[in-house]
Amino acid sequence: MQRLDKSTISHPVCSAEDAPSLEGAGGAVPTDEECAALLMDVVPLVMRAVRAEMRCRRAEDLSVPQFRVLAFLSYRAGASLSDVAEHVGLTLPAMSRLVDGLVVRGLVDRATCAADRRRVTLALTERGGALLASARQATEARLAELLSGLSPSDRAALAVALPALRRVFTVEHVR
Amino acid sequence: MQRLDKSTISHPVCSAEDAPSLEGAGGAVPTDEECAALLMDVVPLVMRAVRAEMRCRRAEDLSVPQFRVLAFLSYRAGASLSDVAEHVGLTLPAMSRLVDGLVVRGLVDRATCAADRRRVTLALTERGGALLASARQATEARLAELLSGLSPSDRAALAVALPALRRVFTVEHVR
DNA sequence: TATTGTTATACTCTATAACTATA
DNA sequence: TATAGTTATAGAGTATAACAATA
Repeated sequence: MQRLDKSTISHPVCSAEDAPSLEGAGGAVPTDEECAALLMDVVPLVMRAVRAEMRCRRAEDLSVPQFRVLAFLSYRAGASLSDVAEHVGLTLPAMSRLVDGLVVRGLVDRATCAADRRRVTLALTERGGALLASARQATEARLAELLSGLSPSDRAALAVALPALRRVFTVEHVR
Repeated sequence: MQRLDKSTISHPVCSAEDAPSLEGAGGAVPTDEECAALLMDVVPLVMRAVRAEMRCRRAEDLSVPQFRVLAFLSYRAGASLSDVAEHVGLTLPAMSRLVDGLVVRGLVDRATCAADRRRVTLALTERGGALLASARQATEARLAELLSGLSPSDRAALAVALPALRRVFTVEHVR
């Protein structure tokens, strides 16, 4: 299993206690590659927890992409399908079907745009808004509970690191 | 859309430039809830990039869960199906089917354990090891490229924040 | 009886290709 | 001809429930 020998991380993507970390490295600033390996290790782990939390509120649960669509529409009412697909990062057909499901569930209104009849106009219904709010609150609360194990300096590091990741991974940049 | 009014983040989970961030908040240490909102915002974004990268090497691509299974087996050869499911965070049936695919593709060997014939013993094949190494390297390189936009202090924050998240979101803790 | 896995079934997610309607 | 969406099709990811084999 030939790894990049310049890296101090020998087994990324395994979240277990066995995976070595950078923390013993004396606080040195890591390379881009080391950060990348850490990302591959940690991000799927967090993603799974977020997904599990959104799923486990029976009857009215949301998948992560569904949640993201509702959230986007909450401050971009009237967005087109393409807008939503672009911002959430799905293809148009994938988004079309995802929105189908939300419309059937009464969470989203879909209408033809009068000005350009090719376009579709999407907006949250009242139910959609309420569900979004409750899902957001419940998920945030559960994650906050897990995060309560962090020290203030860990949280401060998160407050720097996460916005930095957002800048770098925003869809327009990645594509 | 009633949000927790204690939060300074009004629209999490939308990765766009429109979403406010904590950075203007004068460097104050964020609350657990603010960190949670940031996580919900940023993590799906990064996840999508990781997934897209692993997918876009045609013919021999890997999904993220597949990748994680191979990585786990690379340092836990002989693990049982339950071991892998536990560490990757899938149910046993889901893992059974996932492993089916890896066995069919010749990436994993599956054998009945002699000592306890209910158990299954999993290990990477040579091809599986090679594919893991190349997927890891390619994905890491692409992510590193994206991360090259970060400042040293951003990377230092990542080196603190990501291992902290790993501690908190490791499967055994989450469940 | 308890444990380990597999099969059956049913969603959602996601992509590509082909098509329709509008501009 | 170009753009916005939908439909068709297909495969992976994921869960629950029911089952089989072994201990």
